[in-house]
Amino acid sequence: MPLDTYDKIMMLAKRRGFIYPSFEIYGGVAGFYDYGPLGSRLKLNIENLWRSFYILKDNCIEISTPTITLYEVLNASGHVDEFTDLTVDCKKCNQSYKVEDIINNISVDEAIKENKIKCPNCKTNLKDAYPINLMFSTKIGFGKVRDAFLRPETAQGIFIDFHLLYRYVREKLPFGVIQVGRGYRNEVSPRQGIIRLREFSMAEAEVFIDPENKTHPNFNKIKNLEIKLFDNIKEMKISVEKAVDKNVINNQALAYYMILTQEFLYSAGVDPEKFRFRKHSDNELAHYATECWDAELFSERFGWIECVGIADRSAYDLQSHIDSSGKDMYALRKYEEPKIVDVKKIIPKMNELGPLFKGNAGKIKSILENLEMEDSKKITINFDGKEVEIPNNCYEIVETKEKKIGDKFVPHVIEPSYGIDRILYCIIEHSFFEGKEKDEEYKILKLNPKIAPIKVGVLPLTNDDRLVSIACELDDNLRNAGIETYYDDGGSIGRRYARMDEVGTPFCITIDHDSIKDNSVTIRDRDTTKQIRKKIDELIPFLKEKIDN
RNA sequence: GCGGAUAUGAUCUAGUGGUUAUGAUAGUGGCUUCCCAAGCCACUUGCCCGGGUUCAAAUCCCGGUAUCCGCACCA
Repeated sequence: MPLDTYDKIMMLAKRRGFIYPSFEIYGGVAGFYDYGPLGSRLKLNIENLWRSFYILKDNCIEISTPTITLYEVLNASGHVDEFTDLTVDCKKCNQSYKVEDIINNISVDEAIKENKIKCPNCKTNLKDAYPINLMFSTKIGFGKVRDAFLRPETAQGIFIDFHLLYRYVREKLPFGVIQVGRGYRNEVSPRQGIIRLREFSMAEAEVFIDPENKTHPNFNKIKNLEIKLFDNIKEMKISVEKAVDKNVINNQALAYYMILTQEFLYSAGVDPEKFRFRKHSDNELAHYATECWDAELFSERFGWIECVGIADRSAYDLQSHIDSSGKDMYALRKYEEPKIVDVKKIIPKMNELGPLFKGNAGKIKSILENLEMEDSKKITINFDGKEVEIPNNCYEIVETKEKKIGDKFVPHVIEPSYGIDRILYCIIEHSFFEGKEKDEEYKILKLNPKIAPIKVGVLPLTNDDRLVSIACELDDNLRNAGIETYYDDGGSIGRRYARMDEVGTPFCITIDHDSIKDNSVTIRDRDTTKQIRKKIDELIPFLKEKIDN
């Protein structure tokens, strides 16, 4: 079978130090890959380019939170329940099954209870189904431990710091918070190499906005840019403004981050012909999302791959953490003028509550105080999973006037979430070109200079000591100026160019015999192989400009 | 997770129940003094793991692991 693009890229990636299978000497484990010297550099450059879009262009703030995440956080977010598959073990032959795999269309509870399910292997009745979670679990501490997971997304770390961050930005919406880091999912069946990993890198932004004002301050700057949309039938290119006006995209904020994503991906070297946004249909929306667009990149082997998800998560996450932690995570929409409003308040009488509820009286007091006053005369609260009626001698209802300066509300969240590994793979694939040069297969990685791991190859034409010493000094100077170089004096000049082309180095500087006389060198452009001559003194500003373009 | 295929240096690959396991590419050192994978010399790295059959297994059988394809699941 002939090698396809994926095979060729993974071979090149391994040979040249981009990507290696992890733990290979012990047989390897599916879903884990190492980034080699060039791969980690490339990844870092992509992440930093991403940061420049979010921190510089969009004024987001960045935080960094633990990858080990407390059980309570992921329970509140729904991951403990959502990331679960029901499993059952055969008591006789010890085989484990995912329940979904062995029953069809009957209720799980019923089927298990009624002993309807037999082990496909040894035909014993199966019972006691239990859920297994797709998160990696761990424990914190020894002895008295707390349950935890490796985080399946970086987002929760941002949500649970909301109140602090809201204060940091001096209580103004909208604001965006980013986090770049690793996430972990114990995939059932990871394949597709680096496209589906069990430990992967993501870059996420959580942008908090007022649900009654889903605009974006920079929208005017980008409204005329054209965005590439796919509605599951055909592709279209329309201006961002039109997309929002026609309600193809629900709101400005969502549209703004979509175009920011498009610009980032183009800037990182994605082929515009192999890029589109696809809208999630209603039945594939996550339970918390009201609208979601995936940026998809095309890959020869895998087809369209979801590399970025941009979701309107509404108030789901913050509300969940408010409910479950009790922390105040509201934002305030201030009135022009403070208002005086009538409020009804419940004042608990502790001298009655105390004797009646003993140790629980304190908790009941705070529940009562936070209760929304209704008109009904009976007050029942939900305490410890039970409905508890509070006798009316235990509290007093007072009507007072209060000054209100605004409305409290739970901000909505627009979440652009980027799979860095997937993007990295697609960029390599989109940059990969090959041809034949005198019967020799020739491979070029046309990486954008901004993200190329090595910017400049420094090559003395011959091993003449005079050329070598000029080259070494130049190499040193370029590095001190912050330009990553690769010095190479081995083999023929053609071979050295080829080596640099294969790892995506955009420029090669050759020091030849004329350099000794007039301090000039040639700069070869990777994509055209054209050479120009420059004085060594002019080199650094010239290259810097080319690299930053 | 189910079914099928595959597994030989860093990469690709030949090979057979029986000496020291091919060849190429890449890499390293040297010669060559050279502008697009030139040549010459020398050198480095390998039969996925475990068990079985056998006098003898990289080769045959079983199990595991990984990779690829299909199904299922998922982002």
